[in-house]
Amino acid sequence: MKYVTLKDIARVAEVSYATVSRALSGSGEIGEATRQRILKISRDMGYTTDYVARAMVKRSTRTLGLIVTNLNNPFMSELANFSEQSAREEGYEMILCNSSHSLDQEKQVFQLLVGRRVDGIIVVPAEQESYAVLSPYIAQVPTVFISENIRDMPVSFVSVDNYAGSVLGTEYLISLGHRDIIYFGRRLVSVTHHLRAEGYIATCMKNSLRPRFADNPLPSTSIQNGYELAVRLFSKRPLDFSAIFASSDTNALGIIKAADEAGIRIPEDVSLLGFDNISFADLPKIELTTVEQPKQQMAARAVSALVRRIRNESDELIKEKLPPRLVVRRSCKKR
Amino acid sequence: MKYVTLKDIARVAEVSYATVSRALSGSGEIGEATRQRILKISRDMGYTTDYVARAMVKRSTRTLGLIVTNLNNPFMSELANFSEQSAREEGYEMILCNSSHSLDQEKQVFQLLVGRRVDGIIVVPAEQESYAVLSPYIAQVPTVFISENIRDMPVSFVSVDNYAGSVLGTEYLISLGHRDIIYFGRRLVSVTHHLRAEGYIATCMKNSLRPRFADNPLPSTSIQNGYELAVRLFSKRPLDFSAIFASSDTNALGIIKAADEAGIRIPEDVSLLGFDNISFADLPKIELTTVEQPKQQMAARAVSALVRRIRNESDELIKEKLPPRLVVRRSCKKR
DNA sequence: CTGAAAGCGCTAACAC
DNA sequence: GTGTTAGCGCTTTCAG
Repeated sequence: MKYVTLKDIARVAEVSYATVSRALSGSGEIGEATRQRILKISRDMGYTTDYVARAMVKRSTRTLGLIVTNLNNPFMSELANFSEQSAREEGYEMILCNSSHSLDQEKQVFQLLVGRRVDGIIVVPAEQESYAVLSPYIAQVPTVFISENIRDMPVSFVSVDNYAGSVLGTEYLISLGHRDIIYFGRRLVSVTHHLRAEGYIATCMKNSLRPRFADNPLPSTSIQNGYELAVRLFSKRPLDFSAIFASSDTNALGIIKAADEAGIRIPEDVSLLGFDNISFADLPKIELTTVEQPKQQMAARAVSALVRRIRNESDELIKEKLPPRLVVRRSCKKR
Repeated sequence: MKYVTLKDIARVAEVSYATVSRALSGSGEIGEATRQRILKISRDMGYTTDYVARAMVKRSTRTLGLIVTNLNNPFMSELANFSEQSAREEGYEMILCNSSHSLDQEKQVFQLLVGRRVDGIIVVPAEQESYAVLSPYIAQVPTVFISENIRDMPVSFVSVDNYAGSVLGTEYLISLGHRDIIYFGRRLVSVTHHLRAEGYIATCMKNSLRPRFADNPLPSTSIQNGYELAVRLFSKRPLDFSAIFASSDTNALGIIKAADEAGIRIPEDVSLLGFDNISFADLPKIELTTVEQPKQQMAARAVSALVRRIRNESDELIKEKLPPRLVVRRSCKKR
């Protein structure tokens, strides 16, 4: 299979191929008459611009890379969709990659993306160490992190304000009259989770409540591990808490399942609050009250920050913490 | 920002840059000693292969394109994830595009993909007319359709056997003792939906049941339109049917919501059967019985069919209809 | 306004 | 084994 090239058109139009290039790319001066003629011919011949060749001389692929930790996680796939959309609006394609929560794989796909000469990269860091692993490459290509999963590192990031989010959630639960609240599913390896936990702890302190945890020993979050953790939690009766603040909606779903099996009603017996506001949360019968991460906004900001850096060569770091929002549905009730 | 190139390495290593190319690409003969020396130098200098340049001479980008109709639809995003994964396993990247159910946009993104010189394209056709619109391009790049949403066209496709799927579903409902079954949410513009409806009708006929429909006038499927359609359906009491066969899980979710509001219990008052087996279906409280489309298998087959065509230049068309499977959960019960 | 030609970074024939 | 060189298809000076 052979594509039609500028030269082919030039031959037919009986002009130099530089002229054809000018006619098609719109840049450079060219007579309107020849321009129209060439345009018509190229259309007739089924010409398509070869962006690979163009990228080579322009030294820009108009492509961005996105690395997420796990595409099966609905939060990630929603974020990916929004990013893809924002990128397209800014005139960029997007290549999507998966680090599978592994530093090794993260490094590998990062290299792949720079090999493909993407103009910029957005990454949801796999771990706190991501910065160290990636920094030699970050020097070579504009990069922004999504998530503040990194404390005090010299990288651009945009994320929700996790601390504020859990303050918001905890205060809501307290305002409903709850005094025994369990913070559920904190992942010890995750800075994000620590940040959230800190907001919870601070709010408990302020209200003279004792912070309590049911931690998640695993590196990632799923319905299944939420379920398993909850089964254990529900096994000691009577329940000595009236509300659960789940560190992710995915985990909350696992809690719902375990509660169902244990005959515990939500919200009648225990209130349940999530974090993320993934699309599942809005489903009938689920209707989870949750702290929203503004995914669409996060994606848009990350893309536009990246594009700005690509264009301006401005080296200043961007640090944006977006405000969380409480989405009240039906999984919490007054005590 | 400037990347390290073969020439830079050649200068340092004091060899020709062809030698460097040989050392790095592994092809061609080269002395083991120089090879190791060059490898080390290139590592030290932070070299990354420029795949853009390589693509140009190799005339292959090792990239596939995937066009889906709507990424917010969970079925599509699951399919996209699986495809992406299969592609990577075969050594290809994937660029993901969205046609938004529009023929115009479908054509546009298709052009974009050929402009990017992807080695092959997988597309979930937006409509029956997709083939006509795309055919001039399909001639230029290996393409396979996912979905048999095209009747008797000379294109490769892989899809679930939709007809068999609705036969399977309908027979299941009948085996449970249901005689008044409504086929819900058929989209008149969709060949896939027609195929499914035909299986339903044939099975009804065979069992001397009267086929009944609640059609969806919209071009796409969502929880919301399932909900609206169901509200109307539930407004006439008493209900003159005992089971609903929803043409998609997404629609089924809308039905669940409407049923909840109308005080209709599933499965006690009416049985509900879905189609697709999206991940939502397995959620606690939802537990939808449904006819599964083997998404992972579909993705894998489509990718491998495509890769085979890319490699062999074999022009023969592939037509694969994968068997559906009934996934029994808790939304259907004996009458 | 248009043509000629260099060159982007790489691979692959062809020499030696 | 290693070097030389001709492109891949395009954009972009530089001439005219």
